[in-house]
Amino acid sequence: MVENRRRQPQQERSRQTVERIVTAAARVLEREGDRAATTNRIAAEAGVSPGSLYQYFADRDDLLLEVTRRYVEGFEARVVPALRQAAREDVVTGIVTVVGATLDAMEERAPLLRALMARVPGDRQEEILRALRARVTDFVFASTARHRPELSSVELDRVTWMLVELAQSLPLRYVLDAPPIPREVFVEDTVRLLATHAIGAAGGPRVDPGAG
Amino acid sequence: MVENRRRQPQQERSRQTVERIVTAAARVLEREGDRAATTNRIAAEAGVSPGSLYQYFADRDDLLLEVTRRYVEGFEARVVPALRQAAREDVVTGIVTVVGATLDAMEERAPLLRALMARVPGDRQEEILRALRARVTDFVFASTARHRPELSSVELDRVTWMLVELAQSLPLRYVLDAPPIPREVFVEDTVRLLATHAIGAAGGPRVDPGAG
DNA sequence: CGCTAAAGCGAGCTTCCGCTCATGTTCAAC
DNA sequence: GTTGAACATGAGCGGAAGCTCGCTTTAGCG
Repeated sequence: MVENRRRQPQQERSRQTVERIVTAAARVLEREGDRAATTNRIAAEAGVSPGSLYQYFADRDDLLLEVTRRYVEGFEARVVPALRQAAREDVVTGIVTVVGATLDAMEERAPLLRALMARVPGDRQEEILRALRARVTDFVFASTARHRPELSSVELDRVTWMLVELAQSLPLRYVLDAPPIPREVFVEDTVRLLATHAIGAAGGPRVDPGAG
Repeated sequence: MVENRRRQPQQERSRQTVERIVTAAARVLEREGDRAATTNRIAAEAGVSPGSLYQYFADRDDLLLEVTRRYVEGFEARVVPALRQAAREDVVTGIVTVVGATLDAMEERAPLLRALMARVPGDRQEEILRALRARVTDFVFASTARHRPELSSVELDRVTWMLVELAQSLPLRYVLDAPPIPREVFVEDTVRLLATHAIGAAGGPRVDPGAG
């Protein structure tokens, strides 16, 4: 049981206070970074006293974890529908849908994404991101299994890992590094790479019999 | 003016002290993370007094920057020769060479790599990594230009960015996440993706005339 | 209104970290 | 040996960050 959180807000007033604190934390984090996001600084940004902050969050990490949770929530709200839609489309169109939604989700709150990526990740934070990835992986695995029934489950795992990796890493770096590449061109290239891997450009299984 | 406040070691004894401090910093960093790597902790690990640390490093950040510099140095010592060799090989073989060297370099000191990636990146640290990437990009650009003379310089930039991205991101995630994929299979898949992109699977230029 | 509990406050306590400096020790050159 | 520079020490300073707690204010309710 991890219900470390101090008090559950019961009145409308306190619910708004919690909102103010969480959004202030995100704002300070993305504007000034992890080091500057002290509890006193966040409280001041929220127009609230440090004491109020600790009425609702066990400690600083608990608050920043909540910020992460909300970011992930927003991300999924965009990407999961795209994954569902992609399941009804052909492979390439589906990949276009998912990559587009991923880019949208990342660009929507790029500064916060950057701040969260830069932050020292604790165990709890990594757990949240792993859970997100697991949920996305389930969708991709199911789609891949449908389109490539000839693959064994081990092979499906491998293909899926690479697809998820590509679909997350490339948009992430594109958003964070902002290379001078038009979005459409980037999407096109990314989709081609994903499609190549999804369809299995090299033909059937190509695992060497000799395992070292 | 930010003067180089650190003193240059002149005797053998002090050169060893600097070595002990830098390696101790790396050790503490990879074992216990950024927060735990306090200057006193590092000094203790090095078997040295805090004062000695500040004889040779301006401040904590300066020391951790030196750790980063050395990591990058070791990385380049493996990857740059591979890039040179790749320039003399055909496309696919060259990619195999580079991806293999990159994986070797990352796996060699994976714990330190993880720690450095997790650390809050300051401006100076990002500068070091940008410089590394720029140097790698030069090699890849030259090779790509040779193999695909039909591309304009803008197109070369785009292809090169994606190649460097793939060649860095995928091995990085492979090493850090340690998915249950045999190394050979991962290399094979990664090489195929890179080769596909390098050769230009989709054919000629495909840039829309309308620029938005 | 009067009462209770929730909500809010903020000065300041505790802890710990980066860093210093007065002092002692080793080394190299004479 | 003596001397001065380089090297090393470590107790402790200054300050900041996380967090507390006694107190006040507000909302809900009969």
